[in-house]
Parts: sequence; structure tokens; C-alpha cells
Amino acid sequence: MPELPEVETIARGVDARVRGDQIVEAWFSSHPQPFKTPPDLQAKGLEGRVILNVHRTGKHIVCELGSPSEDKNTDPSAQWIVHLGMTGRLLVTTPAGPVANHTHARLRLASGREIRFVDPRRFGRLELIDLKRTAGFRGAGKEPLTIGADEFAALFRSRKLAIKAALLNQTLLTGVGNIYADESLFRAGIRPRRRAGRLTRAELERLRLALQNVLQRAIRLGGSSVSDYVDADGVRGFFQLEHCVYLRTGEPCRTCMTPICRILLAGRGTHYCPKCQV
DNA sequence: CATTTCACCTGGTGGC
DNA sequence: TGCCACCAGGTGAAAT
Repeated sequence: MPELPEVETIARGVDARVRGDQIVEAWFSSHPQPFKTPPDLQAKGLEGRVILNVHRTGKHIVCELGSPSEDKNTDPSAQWIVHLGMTGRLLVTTPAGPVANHTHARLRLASGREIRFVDPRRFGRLELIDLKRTAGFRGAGKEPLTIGADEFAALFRSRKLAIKAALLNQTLLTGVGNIYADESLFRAGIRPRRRAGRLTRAELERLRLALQNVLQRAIRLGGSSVSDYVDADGVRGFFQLEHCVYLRTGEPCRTCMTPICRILLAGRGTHYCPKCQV
């Protein structure tokens, strides 16, 4: 479900509620798909650990975990990595609350709260990284919010694929998904099928600024709730109210009234204004 | 190597 | 009401 703004919103919300808390008990469902690390190893590694902080890298939620036995030591000794896939949710609840269908993980905390991972389509992934054995989590691509003009332009140089497909490639940029690819291309006035390597330097700079503006605005509004996205408290976002093209097929363009087109590109529904985007 | 296609899943919606 | 086709925030493996 979630792209950079939604994941950022969730990570902030979870961090505010569980930072400093201790994991007392971990429970996992019996479906194998969501577990990049086997559930028994995850449970063993999680139980007893202290949550130092929770933050976002690309579309991944990173929980930095410390070992209480080495008290005074605030260096993380493990990371719990949560990827939400298309329909994943990470919620902070009370243990007594009703357990939603498709709940795959429950972490009971010393404070009495509980972290729950719910994911109907099971495209999400949970992973535990032991920092004593392995390096910490790193996204492959660049962070779109902080990338500079030269670095951004270099990503697309001499690439033949469509600019939208390039925006979705997480080894180039990390965190951009279908909504914000379409919305940033609209705001930059660029057609999604244009070959990435053929964009002018000026177009690429318009795209970079449009992407950063859209992502920052969406974070401010708590993300886009298209069908069922909610943050750590179960609250919906509001950026969907400012979508110009995404899921607006046939509706009038907000600037020129031309009906919005939908095509298939890189296997994804792709929305654009045939008049505003060249 | 770069690029494209497809499988992986459940659930909601709209047509008939 | 039921049945069916189609669509949905992602990604990694296989094919081209």
C-alpha cells in the first residue's frame, strides 16, 4: 500500500508510541510468506529487546533494537525491518483490542501496548538483522527527498526505459511508488512514456522539484488513503484529496479540464493528462 | 547488463 | 443475490 509518505507517517507514529519500550513476547502467524527471517528466529531475537527508535529508509520501516543486558549501552544490536508490501499495516494497539483478519505478527510490550502487523495480500516482509553478524539495513537507491540536481540527472542518463518505470525502480530512487510517480510527472508536465535518457536537464530538474514537493506535502497530510491505508493509530491520510491524476481516469484535469487518460506501463495503471503533459 | 513480464495474494467494485 | 472480470500503495525472479 504504502509509498514513502505513508511509510514515513507510520514510522513516526510508531516511534512516538513505542520508543524506549521493551518487547516482552512475540507471536507470528503460520503463513510462511511474510517472514524473510524464520518466525522462530525472529521471536527469539525480538523478545527481551528494547526499542531504541523507529525510522524509515525508502519504503522500509527500521526498528533499532538494543539489548537490555548491556544496560547503559544504547548502540543497537539488532534491527527489525518491516516492509508493508501493498496492503500491510503496522499498528500500535492495546492487547485487548479485537485482532484484525490477516494479522501476522503481534509484539507485546512492557508498557502494555502491542505492535501488530496486518497484511491481507501477504506481499509485506518481516526481517530481523543481527548487527553482531551482519551489516545494518541499507536501501539500494537514493533518497528522493534529499537528492541533489546533479545526482538526480545522473540516475537517468542514457537510460532507454520510460521515465515512470525508472522512477519506480528502487535501485535508482528508493521510496517512490505508483501514486507519487504519476503525481510528480503530472506536476512536472512530463508524459510517463518518455524515455528517461531523452529528458532535458531542465525537465529532470522540474521533475526532481515536483517529486520533492509532492512527497513533502503528502507527508504533511499524513499520506494518501486510497482504500484502506491507515497510520499507526488507524487514522487515514488526506493527500488523496490533492491527487491530480492518480485513479482519476476520465475525470477532468484540474488545470485544463481535459479527461485524464489511463494506460498500462511497466504493468502498472498509469494516469496522465494528455494536454498538460508533453 | 538493461529492460520487460509475470507470479505472488486477498478483497472491493461494478457489469450482467 | 450470484458470478465474473478487473483493479488495487510492491517487488523479485524469470524471460527477452
